[in-house]
Amino acid sequence: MIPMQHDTSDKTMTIRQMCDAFDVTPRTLRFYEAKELLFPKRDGQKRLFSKRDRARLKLILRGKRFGFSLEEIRQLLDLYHMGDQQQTQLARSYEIAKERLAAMENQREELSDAIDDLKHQIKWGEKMLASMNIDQKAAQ
Amino acid sequence: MIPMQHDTSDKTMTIRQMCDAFDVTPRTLRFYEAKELLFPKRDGQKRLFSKRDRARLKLILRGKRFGFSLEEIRQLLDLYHMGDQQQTQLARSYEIAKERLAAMENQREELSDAIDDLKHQIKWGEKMLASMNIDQKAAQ
DNA sequence: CGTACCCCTTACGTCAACGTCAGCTTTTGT
DNA sequence: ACAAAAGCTGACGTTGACGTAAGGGGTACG
Repeated sequence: MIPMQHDTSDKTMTIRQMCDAFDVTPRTLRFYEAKELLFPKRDGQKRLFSKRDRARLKLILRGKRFGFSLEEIRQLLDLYHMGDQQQTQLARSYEIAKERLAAMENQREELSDAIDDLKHQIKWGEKMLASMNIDQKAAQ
Repeated sequence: MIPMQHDTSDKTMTIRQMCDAFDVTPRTLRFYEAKELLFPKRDGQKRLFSKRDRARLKLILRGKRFGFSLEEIRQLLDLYHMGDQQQTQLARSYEIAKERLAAMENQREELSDAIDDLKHQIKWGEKMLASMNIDQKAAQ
């Protein structure tokens, strides 16, 4: 096992290498650049993704797992970047995160309710099927 | 309290009554009709929603809570409607429901993971904020 | 020299589930 | 009788996150 340090290395990566490394399409990376989430350097026209871009992409994908929209992620990334200057902003992103957490827990709650509900329905369906089988047998 | 039996009564309802009763917009009901989820009768041009339509709408809204798409809901409604004839189909809808349940539980699982992850990040943010406040105080 | 890839930009298409608007008829209220 | 309210039918707009296709340049290989 060669230690994989693709996103630790300082070398830049081509778009294809990025796609392979992070399992995204070129379109996605260009899209993220258009939305100012990534800022790859250029070699002529070709995009070159730096270590920093890889770090940002990691955060983007994590953010998506959190359920943040790309716009929200962009704001959060800006805060990461500013880092030192305005911590007022970081406090705001902290608030955003907490709100998101609350929303997610809420969502999970609703989901759980729906799951219970569906389970109940499934039981009903089972009874239905059972009784229908009985009827069928009786009809034969 | 007068017993509310709006969706038990056999009387037909206008679109507005439906909207008030189920908290949806007229557009939504027309949309559902266009998608063949509802089949209101007509008095001239006006839609008249029967008890059956109300029952279906109830199921539609429930289906949405389950996370079914309208197309999936339409198929399930068809099965409810057939009811007696083909119980093979009901068995299939039963399978669909179980798959959906599995998907939902999966989704909840991911959501839970993301929640834990985010909680972790928030803690990190708290530490960050704390340390930055210290720095700030130290700088003053 | 061809051709096979990889890359680029621009720009239109997709999907779900409606929202919104225009323009018209019907019903209801004063 | 006249105006507001409620309904109707198109038909286009919206949102998010890309997919997809058209058209063109650059390079590496045989």
